[in-house]
Amino acid sequence: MSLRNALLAILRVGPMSGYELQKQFAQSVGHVWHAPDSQIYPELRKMEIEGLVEAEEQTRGERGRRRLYHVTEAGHRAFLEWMGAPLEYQRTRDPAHLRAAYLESASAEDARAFLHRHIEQWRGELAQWQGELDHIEAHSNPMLERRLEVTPEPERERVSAYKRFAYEGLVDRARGEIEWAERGLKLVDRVHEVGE
Amino acid sequence: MSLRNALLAILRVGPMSGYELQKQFAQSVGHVWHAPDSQIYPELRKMEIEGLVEAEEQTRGERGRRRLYHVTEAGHRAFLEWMGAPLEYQRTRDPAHLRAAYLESASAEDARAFLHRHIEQWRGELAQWQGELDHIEAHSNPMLERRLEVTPEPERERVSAYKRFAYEGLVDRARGEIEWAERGLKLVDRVHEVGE
DNA sequence: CTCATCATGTAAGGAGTTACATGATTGG
DNA sequence: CCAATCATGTAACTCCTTACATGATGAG
Repeated sequence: MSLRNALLAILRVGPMSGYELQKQFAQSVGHVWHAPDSQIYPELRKMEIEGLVEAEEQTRGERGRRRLYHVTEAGHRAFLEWMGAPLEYQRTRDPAHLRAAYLESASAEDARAFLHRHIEQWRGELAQWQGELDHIEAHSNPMLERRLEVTPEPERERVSAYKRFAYEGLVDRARGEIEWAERGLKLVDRVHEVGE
Repeated sequence: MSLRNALLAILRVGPMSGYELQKQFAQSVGHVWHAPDSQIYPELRKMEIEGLVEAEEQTRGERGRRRLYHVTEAGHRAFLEWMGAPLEYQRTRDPAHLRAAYLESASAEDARAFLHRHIEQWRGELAQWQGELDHIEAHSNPMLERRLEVTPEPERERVSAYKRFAYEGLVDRARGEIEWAERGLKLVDRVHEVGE
């Protein structure tokens, strides 16, 4: 159900086509929630049928077309309802920690390679999220600026404060994963000194 | 593909029935990787067809039956191959941080409720993982003890060290989420002082 | 005229969830 | 005899992934 709410969250700022939404999910919002085009287009159609969004069919040039979606009253209600409802947490399913728990089955080199890749992976995520934070500070995030434009002054600080808060949480998470994997590398050195 | 490897990891210690595996996934291993019975039984059948495990059909009493699975040579190879192969990381899809990024759309009460539930959720996870760590220290984790029994002495320390490492990572994660949400509660107080 | 970008999808399949369905054994 | 536990599944559905498929427009 979260894809739908992610779509609503973005469309609430202003009308957008499936293609533009897809770009958002490949960049800014994509750092919090990823979705490919093959999921976005059908979901928009479903949401249209359920009355959460409406499309304005536009023509581009001679034969080109695009569907500009905007949120309906029911869509706004559905989003706010979701915001107020308890979030459903999924059961843990973490391949990296699963593997870590059985790392004694791997060779020292494989264990190190796994941990190095884990660090690389999370350094990448960290860079993305840190980058988003920088964009917020520098007022260079187009989506957020568009959002701030349509927000009355007293609430503007709130909007960017929550964005910052969300990305700070993700940055913390990435740092934690990196520190953990670095401790893991030391552990590999220690337990593989003797034996094997 | 990770369910299959989680199953192999457990079965490598010793033969087990689908029912017993299901119990493991509801307790100890379930703290790292969850799987319901409706997923475990079919997966075991598939793995049997692919030659990764073999079942010994047993009878219980008059008409009762159970299938005791053990890992084949091919299964051992497949597991070690997975341990040596790069882990596939999924794209981020985090409902809590998604919601946090749009928390200005919620009322102060809804925002607080969300963060309180987030703290509760991760306190629960923290307790579970901390509990597993305690069991490792106290040598009261039956799966691990069974594992240590079949492990030659020089490698025993390695086995529990990696288990500890895995759960410590999860404990760190839980603490991070709790701290983040606590900062969030302060933020709600601050940005909702004026306005609304 | 050609390439990047705009634009919208379908199809097949894997992974996971929830609900349903059935029956045997063992201990009190 | 009754309840807890042992034991094994199927069915329908959602969500997501990967690959395929097509075509228009605008800038150089």
